[in-house]
Formats: sequence, C-alpha cells, structure tokens
Amino acid sequence: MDPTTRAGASTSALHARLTAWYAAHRRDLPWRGDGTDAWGVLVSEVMLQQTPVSRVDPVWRAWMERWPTPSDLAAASPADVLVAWDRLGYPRRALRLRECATAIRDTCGGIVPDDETALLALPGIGPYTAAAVRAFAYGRRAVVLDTNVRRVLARALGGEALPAPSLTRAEQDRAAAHLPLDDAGSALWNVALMELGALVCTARSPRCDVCPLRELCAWRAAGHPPDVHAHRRRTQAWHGTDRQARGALMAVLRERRDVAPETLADAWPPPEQRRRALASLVADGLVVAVTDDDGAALSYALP
DNA sequence: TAGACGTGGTT
DNA sequence: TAACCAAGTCT
Repeated sequence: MDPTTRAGASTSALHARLTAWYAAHRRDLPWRGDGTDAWGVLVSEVMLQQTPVSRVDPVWRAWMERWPTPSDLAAASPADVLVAWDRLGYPRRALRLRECATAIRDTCGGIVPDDETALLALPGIGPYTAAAVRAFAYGRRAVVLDTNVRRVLARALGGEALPAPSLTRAEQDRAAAHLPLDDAGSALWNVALMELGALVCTARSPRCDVCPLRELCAWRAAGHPPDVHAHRRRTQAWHGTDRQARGALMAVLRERRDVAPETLADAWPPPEQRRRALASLVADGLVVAVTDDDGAALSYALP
C-alpha cells in the first residue's frame, strides 16, 4: 500500500466521524450564516486572531452593521475604527484591517480576493487567515492550520499532547496529506477540525470521553503521554510591562479620544515607562501627539 | 526566528 | 493567585 492510499484511507475514516459530529454539534456563529459574504468572513478571522469567540461576537455584529463593505471601512477614520475595536486587544489589528479594506477597495475592485497570493499581500493577512478566507468564504481547498487544527492533528495523528511551539514543515505536510481532495469536502474537514479543537479537543482539559475520534486517536492509544514541548514554553510576563502600560493608555484614549498629558499620567504614573509606551504607540500609528511650537505635547489623541 | 503585541476568562 | 490560554501577524 502506497503512502497516498494509506493517508486516504485514514482520512476517510476520520472524515466520516468528524463530519457526523460537526453536523450535530456545530455552533451557529454569526459569521457562519448564509448572509455573510467574504468580507464578513475576513473581518471575523482578523478579529478572532488570538481572541476568544465570545468577545468577538458582539463586536463583529456591530462592526458589520456599521461597515458592511471594504469601502465603508476604508472611508472610516482610524479613531472611529479603534474605538469600535473596543477591548478586543492588539489594536494594531484594527488599523491593519482598515488598511486591508483600503487595499481591497483600491487594488481588488472592492472585492475580497480568493487567491492566496492576493490575500497574503493584504495588511494583517497571514498564512492562516488567507487559508481561512479561501476555505470558509469561497469553499476552496486550502490547508487551514490554526492552533485548534494543529492541536487536533498533533494528538490524533501524531500521538502528542500538544504541537510544537511554532508551526513546522512536517506539520504542514501532514495536514496537506490528510486534506480531502475536493473543495467541499476539504472545506468541511477544516471547519469541523477547528470546531472539534475548540469544543472537545481543548488545550487544557480535553473531553476525550465524548470525542468522535477517540477510537482513532494516536494520543489516546499511547496513553495520553505528557507534552514533550513543555520545557520550551515560556509564559508571557504582563504586570508592569510596557505592554500593560500601552493597554492602559489606549483604554483612556478610546474613552476620551483626546486627552491632556496629565490624564495619561494618572492612567500610568511611572514617567519613564509612560514616555516609552507613548512613543511606541505613536510609532505604531495608534496615537498622535498634538504639540506646541516648541515640540512639547499639549495633548494626545487617537489618529 | 524569537520576541513583541491586549485583554479578560478559566483553572 | 499566578499561570495558562484564545480562529496569528509582523519584524
């Protein structure tokens, strides 16, 4: 039996169980509705980058109501976009999404492209989001490898508790080898795999007892061995970091849009760290400084 | 390629 | 409580 046949047979058994489970347990997320076009899917994917579904849901609904097309968002001010982004986090994503909308309007005729090269050329769109738009918005065959899919495949096929810290070539090859060959089948495979990772095959407490793949799972067959990458994972510091300072300053600016330097001093007292955070926010285009003739800051505002 | 980049719920 | 984790991208 050649490798292609083996992979095909394995995929077939997994696919049948996975799709049956998905049909019964899929969530009715707003961006999965029939009324959602490619722009809506793209917006949802950018918002969902490193951000839980529950936080994205209300923001996405309001966003699509306000800016239903790329041209609508492109015409909005950065300040309005940042305020609407609210507390989704990583506010640079909001700015990039607006730049993405501008690029779609100016270079793609206002239509979200369906080919990988054009998608990857857009601001804020990387390998995952490009594949997700092709698969979920256009029903095309694409290797969708987000954190959920990586984890499910690492367990079911690789027998490991968790995937490596960063995406490997071997993982991409394995995912490609198991992807159904047809457009519709591959699109369903992708969304079902992702949903299983989100609802059952979770990072912390996987619900193996109700998993549709349990009889086929290599990790379960191996006795659930621990994560071999554990020693390489380092936790991200937060308290007292410049990152936390940036977040505190942006929270004030979202609320007031334009504030005196003293107001920001109240929001983040340590002067040197505040200066550093503000400088980086200005460099990122998230904040603008209004200065007098001597260059002293009179106020800070959203762009 | 490793590190930077928000925010808040869960364990 | 501190740490972990969430549909990644960019530099």
